[in-house]
Amino acid sequence: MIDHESSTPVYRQLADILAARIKSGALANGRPIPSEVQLQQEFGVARGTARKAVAALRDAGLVHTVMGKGTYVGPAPKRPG
Amino acid sequence: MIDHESSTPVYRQLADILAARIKSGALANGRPIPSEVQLQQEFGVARGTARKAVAALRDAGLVHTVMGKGTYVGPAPKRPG
DNA sequence: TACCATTTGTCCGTATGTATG
DNA sequence: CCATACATACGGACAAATGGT
Repeated sequence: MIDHESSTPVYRQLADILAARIKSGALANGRPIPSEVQLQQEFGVARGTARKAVAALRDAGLVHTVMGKGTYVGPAPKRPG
Repeated sequence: MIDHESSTPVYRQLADILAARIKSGALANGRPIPSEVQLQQEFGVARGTARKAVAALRDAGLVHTVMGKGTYVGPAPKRPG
């Protein structure tokens, strides 16, 4: 899980965990990843840290975010389908 | 259209679009503007967002609303008839 | 009278975006 | 990095008002 004593930032640890779940297929393409609130509960981090982890995944092109709905595995589709 | 990536809120973008249509005369005085359902279909926003845009126009004095009927360009007449 | 479709009004829950300390 | 607060947005459900059948 998360090691708060590690020199690796917590948000980076969480981003790596989620990236691994995506690569393994545990989080399938097109499916939503856990919400920020769920992440903060599951991993015991603040919401701001969960957001930063998700932002890292987004910058890496692994997920896309829709405000008011959630964050989904894969790139954003042009057509809402 | 609506830019969900913009820093300007969606409801504000929609309000500006409708205000421009009013100023240009595309939506003439006394005529109804599109219903909330039509707005959410045409612009791909939630009804709550469409409502907030219309409320902004109402606060600006550009339109007036009649429950059960619709929202019309211009101020509310004191006595309809 | 009773429906029925349309439209606005309200409330709820959930999720992301931003800002401050 | 945590905690809090508020803004913005989506989605659903139901109530109230209007006008027509």
